[in-house]
Amino acid sequence: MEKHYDSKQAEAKWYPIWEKNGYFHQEPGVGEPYSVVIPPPNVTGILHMGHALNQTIQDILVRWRRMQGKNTLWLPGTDHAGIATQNVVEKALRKEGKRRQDLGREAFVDRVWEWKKQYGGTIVHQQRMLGNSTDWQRERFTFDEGCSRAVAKVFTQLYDEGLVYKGNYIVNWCPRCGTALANDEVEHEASHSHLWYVRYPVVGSEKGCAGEPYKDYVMVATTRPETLPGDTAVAVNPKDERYAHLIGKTVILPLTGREIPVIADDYVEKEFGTGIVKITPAHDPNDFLVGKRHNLEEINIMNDDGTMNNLAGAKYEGMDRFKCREVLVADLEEGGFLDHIEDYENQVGHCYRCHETVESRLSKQWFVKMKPLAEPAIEAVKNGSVRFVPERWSKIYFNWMENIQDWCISRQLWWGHRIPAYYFGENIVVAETAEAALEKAKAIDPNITAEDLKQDEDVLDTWFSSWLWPFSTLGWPEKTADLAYYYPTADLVTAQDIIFFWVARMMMAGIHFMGKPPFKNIVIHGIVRDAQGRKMSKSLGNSLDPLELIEQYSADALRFSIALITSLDCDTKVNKEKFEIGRNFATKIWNAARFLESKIADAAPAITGPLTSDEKHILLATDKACKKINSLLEQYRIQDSALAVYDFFWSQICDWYVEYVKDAPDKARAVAILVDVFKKALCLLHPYMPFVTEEVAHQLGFLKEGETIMLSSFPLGYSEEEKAAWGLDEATYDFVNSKREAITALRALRAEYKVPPSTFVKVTLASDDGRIRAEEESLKKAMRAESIEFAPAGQDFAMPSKITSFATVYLSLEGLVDKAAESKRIAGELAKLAGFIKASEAKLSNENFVAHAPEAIVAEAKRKLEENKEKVAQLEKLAKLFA
RNA sequence: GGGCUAUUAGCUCAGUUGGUUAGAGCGCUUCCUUGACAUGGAAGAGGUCAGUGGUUCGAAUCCACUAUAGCCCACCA
Repeated sequence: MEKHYDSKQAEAKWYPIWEKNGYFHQEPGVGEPYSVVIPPPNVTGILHMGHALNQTIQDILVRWRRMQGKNTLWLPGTDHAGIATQNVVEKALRKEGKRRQDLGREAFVDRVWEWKKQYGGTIVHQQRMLGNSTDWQRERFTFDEGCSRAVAKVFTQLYDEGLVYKGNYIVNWCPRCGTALANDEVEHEASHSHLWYVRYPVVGSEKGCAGEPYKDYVMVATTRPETLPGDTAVAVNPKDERYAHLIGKTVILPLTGREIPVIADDYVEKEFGTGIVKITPAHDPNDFLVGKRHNLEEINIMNDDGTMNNLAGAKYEGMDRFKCREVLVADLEEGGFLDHIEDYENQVGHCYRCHETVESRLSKQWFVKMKPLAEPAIEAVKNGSVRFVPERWSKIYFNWMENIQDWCISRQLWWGHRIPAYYFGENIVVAETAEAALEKAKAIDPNITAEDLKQDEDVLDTWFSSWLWPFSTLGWPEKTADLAYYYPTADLVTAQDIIFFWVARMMMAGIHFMGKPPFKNIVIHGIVRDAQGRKMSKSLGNSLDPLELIEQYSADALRFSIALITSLDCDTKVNKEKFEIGRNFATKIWNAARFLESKIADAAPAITGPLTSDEKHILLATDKACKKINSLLEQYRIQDSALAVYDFFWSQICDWYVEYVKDAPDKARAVAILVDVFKKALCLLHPYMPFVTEEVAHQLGFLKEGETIMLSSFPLGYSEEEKAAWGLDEATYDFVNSKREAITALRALRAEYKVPPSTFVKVTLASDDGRIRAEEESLKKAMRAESIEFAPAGQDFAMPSKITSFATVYLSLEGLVDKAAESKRIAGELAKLAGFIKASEAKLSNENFVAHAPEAIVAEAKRKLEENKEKVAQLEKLAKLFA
């Protein structure tokens, strides 16, 4: 093996082999299925730390399950991401000086497809760099033919069931671009504005004197006086005692003379303005909702280009909205309705493209009725057939599902699944295909031809295809073998921020269309943040680029570090240094393998004969590690499992057993054991660090060409027969741990008394455990002892000592020691011990403690107390020596 | 405003149903390079577990309040 591990070479070599040999692919049918669908990244996306985290967790689970022998499918794919993708292509067009309208719909959509062919593979390529074991033969796209068929079928079915309907909705509208904007396309900016205080006379009130023309009025504060002609109510808070008497009364809308009601709604803030709000349902999203609740008329007073229409009143018709504001305010003042004006700073939405002030506009949109879909989805989590991990996320899920609103699914875009609704005259037909629509239309009017049918111009929300992902990707609506075998999927791994958008909706779609929830476990992990705790984002420039990290530290390093620092319970702060852990670990594995390589020729063909305690210990430690790691992964405790495998490899194998092998009494057997343990360790490590484990397994000759560690079985530990044959038992395991304590104690003594490791020392061990004498040779080596004296426990020697749970270790000092410094140190130790002793004596004299605490706890406390007392005795003796 | 969460060593975080003298990694201090590995080894310093009160024989752990921070949703006419 080379002295240095070349991660790049290994990664470049193994991934294509895995993919080409079809190790990521399995056919449905045989064995127990384990399937996962990837949260599809946007096709426009590039790999960021969030993906790296999300996909590392999935790949660990998937590789582990595959090694367990499950029939495993991890299905990859991308999302067509309506707005994002359309924007990217429009931006490119703008560089050519064109708008999408110049191309026309069909040509534009062709152009986007072209873009997708050329650039859409970026993230898919980058995912391979991570080592994802996704089945690329089954890669899908939310806008491919099959997924599109599923979308059309779902829309049609929901329409037929009465769960899809068309209704009014407020959208963000850019009057200059003439298009609707999604919420994230609206940029909010603070702007200097005013609050206009306007008097709305109560019906029946009389004219007063000058300056206060009506005696009885309500005062309304508004930032949008020009929308006044569209008001259909005035609202107060139901708990607002000041205005309780007004509720149910009628007021006169200034300038129009129209009478509108005073209503009560929680939406109104008592403290803001006057506590009275004008309600303009057609021109404000909140007012729209209030209007829905109170059945108010929606009066649209504006044209699409931002000018006023005839409903605004003859005088204002045709006027630009801002011009209208000036004129209308002047008219209010003239009519005595304007009380006063205050300066006010508010957030105003602007079009992200042309920076025009965005208008809220009433429009017809398609909706899905969510309540009937939500109920069974709530039930599925309540009754435990679907489980959130960690469990607390179910609270958030319930909170949203129980207050669910209808879902507006139409979008005024060109890139996306066009709504399969067709219009002719006053009629609407909804069908999966244009042909089917024509059939349905002919049933209504036999003379209808294809040309008479006009398809809806809008497309569906991107999530309308994503919510079908777990079954549309498996072939639905066809009855495929994949669908029958791999649905429902096992685990869904995703971040908390799309529980509503995606997870909840998949639950509803899966139950509604497949009759079963789409997955059994929903694993929610945190979000990756930077060192300051900020969300990583392009605009902040604080993102770590996973590809750069792979370049610098290797994919294995990235994966392992992510696994180690990832907590399912909270967000993860990362900085570059964290990835050194993974890099160093890969190096450690490589170097340990090199050591083994140099000894492997000495290995005995089998592990036979009476094993030493150290050999028994490593075999049992391996057994324990296998069981622990399996169990932790079963519980989705990725971080703990990574720590366990790290600790097992580094502390158990490298720090202790490899050192033991160097001086083992029966080298052939010791190496044979190391080989066996190493094989298991590589398998345990493989889900976390696929490349280095594959490379090492081949370098060491554990696998032949054409074989892969990917398909080795994940170790479960040793069988009872093996354990019996080797004489593995807990007592020996504990004994070796105790022995190590003694070795550590001796090292500490050396450090304290500044005895260099190269110096051979005289050691005395006081213990009543007979097994210790049998270990003399190995102890001498481990302690670098010139000689070891054995003495019964409790015997005192005037030498520096450390007490362990198993023996008292004495170090004979032949050199000189700084007596004053030692006296001081001992005094410090004694003070500390006195505190412990006092505390534990108090505890043990407490009858309640002795009565209630478990026996083992009490016994341990007693033992500890005795030990501390003994330590004090030793130290006092030593203090005299140094006095 | 509604919902949720966090606060433990200088830093990032563990701490599984309440129970030994609260742990890990990084960083820091001291020592150690003739071969598996200095991307290493050995030893060590460092915490009144945010605060206050309560439940309990016993609280980092359970409850209440306070302070601070963060997330999601809704956002002020």
